[in-house]
Amino acid sequence: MASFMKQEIKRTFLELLEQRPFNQITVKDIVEACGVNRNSFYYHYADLPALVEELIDEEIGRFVREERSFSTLEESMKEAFAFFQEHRRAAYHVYNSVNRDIFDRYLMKSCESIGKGYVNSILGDTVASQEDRKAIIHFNAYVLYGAVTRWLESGMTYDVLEDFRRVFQLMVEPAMRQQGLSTKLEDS
Amino acid sequence: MASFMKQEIKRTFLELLEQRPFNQITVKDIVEACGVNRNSFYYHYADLPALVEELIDEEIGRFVREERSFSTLEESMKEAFAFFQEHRRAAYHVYNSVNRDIFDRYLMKSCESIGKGYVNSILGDTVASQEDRKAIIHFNAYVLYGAVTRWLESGMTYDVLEDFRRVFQLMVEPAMRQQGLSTKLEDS
DNA sequence: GGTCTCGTGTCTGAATTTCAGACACGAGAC
DNA sequence: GTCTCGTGTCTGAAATTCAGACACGAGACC
Repeated sequence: MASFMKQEIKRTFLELLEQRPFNQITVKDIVEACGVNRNSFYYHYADLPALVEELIDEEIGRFVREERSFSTLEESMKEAFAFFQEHRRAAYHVYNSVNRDIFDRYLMKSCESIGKGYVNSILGDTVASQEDRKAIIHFNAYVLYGAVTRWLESGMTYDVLEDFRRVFQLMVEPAMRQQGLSTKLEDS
Repeated sequence: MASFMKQEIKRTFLELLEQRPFNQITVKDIVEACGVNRNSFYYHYADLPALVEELIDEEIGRFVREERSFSTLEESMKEAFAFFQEHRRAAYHVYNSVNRDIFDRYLMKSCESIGKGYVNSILGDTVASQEDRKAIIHFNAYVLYGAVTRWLESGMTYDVLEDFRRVFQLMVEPAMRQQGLSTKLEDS
């Protein structure tokens, strides 16, 4: 199926999101801009948050589904931020007006997904304990989470990849080395 | 209404047209690339030519509907060729494989539409006879038609506007002056 | 010639989607 | 307080999309 109307509704929503913040966009706005019956919106979505949730899920899903080798963290991050870079202003409006709890949860989920893939690929069989693996994954995820949050709060004014690499080299790499682990960042 | 599926079918068709010539594209190809039931295609279109016809009509319609002053012929032409420029390879494949009769008829229609608007705007009230107006419009339309056809046959390798301007200055302008008419081409 | 494959155009009937129109509810403006 | 406006829900009709089948013609191949 993959209803074309759903596609169009989402596209329209993102378009409106380029123009004004999330909390100034109503379901009515969307369906009118889209030329669609209001009931049709509710046929596909329970409410507006449900639409947002689907959009975020799709982006995360798109990233997670990609069974990459995560050869470099930088590459994965580039991939992960495709959505933000594609919808720069939209992301800004979302971040500054959407329910922060929901957003944070998804951001953290995303960071864990990135961290997990990356860490697993560099750890290989070096660490036996699952607890240690989890700890290292979470450590990486939170560092990433912090970098992204700082970037979003700044209004996405600087190159987040550049910034993250700096943090990584200053903090993460030494910590990993301390554990006898070599990162693959220098490969990139 | 403006069925989103129709939109998607047309988009898919143009996409395929970028890849291979018209006569190598079947209805089956389109619906499969589009992920749509074959019957749904026939619900919207009688057959493949009907889809092409609609596409061409839309482009011409889009141009004709624009109630411009046609201040310069060049500007109108730029507008008129937006479709060709947008779908360069597609246009090439269409021109080189579609039923030439149909294509020519539409091309001529398009040229007349351009010529009519332009000529009317430069003629003003200077020529009383409707016959004369028609003759001048047709003259312009055919010159335009010729230029475009030559351009298409060359594989759209050169700048058609540049070429047309040359023809215009060499042939059309003198002819118009002979009739005591001044063109507005020099304004541009 | 014959047969086989494949895309076409058409049909039927079911399932799904989109629609118009109405309703009660709550929030915010005034 | 009323009034407006968007919401979320419901109903039933209309439109769209679907699966599945059919006969037909063109082209490949033997």
